[in-house]
Amino acid sequence: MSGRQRIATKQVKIDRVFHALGDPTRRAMVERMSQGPVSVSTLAGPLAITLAAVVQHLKILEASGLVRTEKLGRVRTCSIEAAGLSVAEQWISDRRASWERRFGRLGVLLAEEDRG
Amino acid sequence: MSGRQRIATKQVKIDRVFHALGDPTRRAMVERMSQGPVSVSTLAGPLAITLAAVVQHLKILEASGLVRTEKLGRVRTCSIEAAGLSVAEQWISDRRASWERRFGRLGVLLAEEDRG
DNA sequence: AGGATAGTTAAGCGTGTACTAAACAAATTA
DNA sequence: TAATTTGTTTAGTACACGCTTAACTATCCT
Repeated sequence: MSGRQRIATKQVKIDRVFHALGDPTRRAMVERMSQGPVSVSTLAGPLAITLAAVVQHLKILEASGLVRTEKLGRVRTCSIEAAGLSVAEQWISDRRASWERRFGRLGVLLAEEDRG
Repeated sequence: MSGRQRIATKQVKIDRVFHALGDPTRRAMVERMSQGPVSVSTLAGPLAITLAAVVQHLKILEASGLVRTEKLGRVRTCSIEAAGLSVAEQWISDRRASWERRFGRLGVLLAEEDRG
């Protein structure tokens, strides 16, 4: 017995999103795309890996919902899907909220002390 | 020849942060911790994996800077390091800013059209 | 002291991941 | 039509990852 664990099985998407962002090459691709739509080979340009590898990363990014692509003629244009980043951003900000709510109560106590 | 690729080699931390958050078990641990400090075994409680596995995840979370731990007597207490989440949050919001700056220009044009 | 509790470390196992090379398909250009 | 450009698919490889078991250490309790 071995392999990945499943946990709750509700949020399939958030799992893919964070996993996709966990790779430096994919983050570099997202960074490039956030400056505007690009073709696959333009994306591959600075990346020091084969086009095939880029295409594979692209599939993962698309499956996660972080990226949208469209093919016209022989060139595929890749762009950011804003909603994808939001999923990750939301998760983080939820944790922070939860954290700060607790910390906030302590903060009040410290402030009281401060004022004497 | 194979294996991971290195890219820019500046941001060592952000790589660890996103990688750490890419695992559902580790996110579950972070969620638990964001509600307050916990011991290792409390953390392990609902997780359906061995304590040993939890300790391994914990090391990754600590190395990423997302989590801080302290041992007192025989119990190790684990809590969130707010700055860790900020690193991820910042990266995302930077991408979004870059994205929205572009999209904003288009947005203006659309708004103009809208007003006739 | 003896036993229980809390955590740690190391070795090993199966799967997933990131990559490559190579062969392919389909538009575009000469 | 032939060559080029742009992308896609498949098979294979090496290493990373998540997990377990087992043996161990250290603290706390009786």
